[in-house]
Amino acid sequence: MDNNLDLFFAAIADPTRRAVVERLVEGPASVSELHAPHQMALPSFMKHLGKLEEAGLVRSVKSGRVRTLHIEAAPLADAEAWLNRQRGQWSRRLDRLQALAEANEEVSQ
Amino acid sequence: MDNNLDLFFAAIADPTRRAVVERLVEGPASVSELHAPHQMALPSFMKHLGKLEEAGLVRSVKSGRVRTLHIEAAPLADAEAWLNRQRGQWSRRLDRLQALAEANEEVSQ
DNA sequence: GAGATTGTTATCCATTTGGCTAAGTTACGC
DNA sequence: GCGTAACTTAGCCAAATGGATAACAATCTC
Repeated sequence: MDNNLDLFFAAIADPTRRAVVERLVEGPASVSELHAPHQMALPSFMKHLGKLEEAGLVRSVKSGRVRTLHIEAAPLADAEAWLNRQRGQWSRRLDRLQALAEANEEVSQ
Repeated sequence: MDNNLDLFFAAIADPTRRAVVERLVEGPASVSELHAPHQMALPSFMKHLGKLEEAGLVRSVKSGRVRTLHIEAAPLADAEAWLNRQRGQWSRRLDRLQALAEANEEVSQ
């Protein structure tokens, strides 16, 4: 029911950020670990991390000079729920249509 | 496995466009029907419809002067699958951690 | 066939996004 | 305490986004 789906979906619309998520579901990681596989300059990359955190998809704590990020499962579930609701609605509609079609067949027999 | 998740997630990151999707899962509708509940000017609104179609979430056919849009279920399912994979991975990790913790308890008893 | 409906095309504009470099700051490690 | 590692801040830039208006095109309806 809560609505930061805007930020969430915007966050995972970017391939770099989806890659970060795919890494983080394996477990927490530091900024440089996350950055390593990506070409771009660190400050650019940090902006992506910022978006993820802003969307509530990721949390982070800094200890000493290293910041460790971990994923937050709840928003993933919320977004999945929204998608699932839409698909559910759509398929309920298909069912109704099919029922209607069958009823019509009976009549015309 | 196909990867237009970029466009798909970007498409549903916007509240106007999510509202359109929520309407379209109830059944097809014309441009003006879809536009009616929204404040914005029609050309602005049409850009949103364009994004949805570009993302493959929506198809449309024009007959006479009215264009009718309907939703395409497959991309919804693909996106849901991606989210579900991430959550799955994350919870598998939690399970491993818990197993580890329990193993440790046994040792220390 | 005149007028209203329903889209469409063409511009314009401010803001956001996603990249960069350069120059800090903070904490280890020797 | 010096140097390096690990971010962080500031500022620049081009392109994309999300809105607007104005004018056009096509098709119903009377």
